[in-house]
Amino acid sequence: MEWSIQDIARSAGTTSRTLRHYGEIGLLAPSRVGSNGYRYYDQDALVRLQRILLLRELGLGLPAIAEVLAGQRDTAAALRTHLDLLEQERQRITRQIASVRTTLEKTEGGQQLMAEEVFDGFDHTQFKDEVVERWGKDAYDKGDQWWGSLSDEDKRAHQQRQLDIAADFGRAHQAGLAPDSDVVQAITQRLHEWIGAAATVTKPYFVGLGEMYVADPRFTQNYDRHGAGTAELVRDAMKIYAERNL
Amino acid sequence: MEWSIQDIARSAGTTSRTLRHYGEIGLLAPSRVGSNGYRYYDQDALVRLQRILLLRELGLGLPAIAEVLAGQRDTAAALRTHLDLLEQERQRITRQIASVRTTLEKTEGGQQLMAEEVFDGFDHTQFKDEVVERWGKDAYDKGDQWWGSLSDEDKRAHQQRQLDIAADFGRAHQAGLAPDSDVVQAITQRLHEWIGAAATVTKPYFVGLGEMYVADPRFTQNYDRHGAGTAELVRDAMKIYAERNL
DNA sequence: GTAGAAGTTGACGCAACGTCAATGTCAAAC
DNA sequence: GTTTGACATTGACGTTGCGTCAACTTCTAC
Repeated sequence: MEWSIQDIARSAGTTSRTLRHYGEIGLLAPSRVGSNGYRYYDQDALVRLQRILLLRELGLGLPAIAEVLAGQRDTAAALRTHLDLLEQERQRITRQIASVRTTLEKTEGGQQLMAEEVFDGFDHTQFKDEVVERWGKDAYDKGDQWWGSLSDEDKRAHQQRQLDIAADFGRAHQAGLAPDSDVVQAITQRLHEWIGAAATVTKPYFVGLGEMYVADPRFTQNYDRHGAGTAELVRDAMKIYAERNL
Repeated sequence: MEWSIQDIARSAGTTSRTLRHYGEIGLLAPSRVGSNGYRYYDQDALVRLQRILLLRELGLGLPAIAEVLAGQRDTAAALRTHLDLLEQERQRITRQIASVRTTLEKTEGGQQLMAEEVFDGFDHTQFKDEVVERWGKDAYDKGDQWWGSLSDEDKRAHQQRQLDIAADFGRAHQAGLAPDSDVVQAITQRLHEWIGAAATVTKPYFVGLGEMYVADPRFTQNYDRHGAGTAELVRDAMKIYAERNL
């Protein structure tokens, strides 16, 4: 018993294009090819095709399916691996859904959808979790309120000040200045004032923030774009500043 | 204030390649291009980039983002549409996970992973409960025995007949034929004969089976993969057929 | 002056086919 | 014997969002 390409395509619920594709990639060859170039598939090919489609519906990739069918890989093992992937994927989407919901609430609350930058040139809402965890919800809310109270102009200016400070740290680092040098400590004071606009700065807060500048790449790059190692200079300078002044 | 491509890439947490891509597709043009071909981006471009990346992290496609940023589309509306998509996607993956789990259990139970299809293109042991409940244990045992008595060849042939019948129903539905049309009734007769091979077909049995085709998604999809609404056509056709012939 | 970092423009690759385009075959109808 | 229409073939591009060379030019710092 032998069928034409359309026949098996229809009976297996797929398309002739798909069969040709499987032929091309060596996943399912026709059992016979006529002198006219027509492909014909027999019983065995049909069975194989059905197994392929079954696995594909489970979401396996064609290369993975090929391995399983070639017996190079245990079906159960492949499925378990795949299951992990699927669960990760679901996790990701679940998180995305949560994010979209949050964003929707924001925009519907009349907020402009803009990357609001505070603290260090980033949308501070992005750091909500970290901030709340380290310094409590009050600290976050206070900073958030303060930020919201600024005009767009003020926001921009504030953000620009941070950029300038970062650039100055970069130049100091480039010049090889020490964290306890007067120049660096002067820049650090400006940083202190800048942060003080948004939050009450305590000693552990300031020191912790400095450590975060090094530990969290989102902050690190903010300084290190002015030269690798700048963030570390800033952290050390902040620690010294805190010891001396806070 | 102006930055090079690497500068904004780093500060926004993306790559220069991405920025060039956005330039190519017209999503974000550099604010200035030097005579040497270098791209430079200003404050406004940075803000725009940040909004783009924000939306992208929520999973929106670049064209959708372009519409939103162009003001052609309301952000909230776009997000709501997107939310629906995400939820569908999560549904799909959840179903896939369930399927993979089922398949895993089967293969670990030592069963051969093959599409054993009977009754309606499915592994009939999967429907044991329903069959026993509706038509009694005898009916199930009889069908099961009959099925077991077939050679693999015969099983295949029987299964193939069902697939052909389903495909024909699909084409009839696509053609807009009525359930009481001669063509559809002829297909239904073939279905009757096909079922008759396994079980004694009575009027309520036939009608009930038709209803199950619509009520149980495992059956429904078997027909509806040939076009949404096919299962309903089959049910109606079976009812009419039963009234006239059983 | 020269090295090395950073910039540029192509162009391919990925996953799994969908979708033309241009053309050849086959069975049935005229 | 020919025409027609359905079905077949082999390319080859399009899809999504960049990653990743490759080959070359430009800037920056010593």
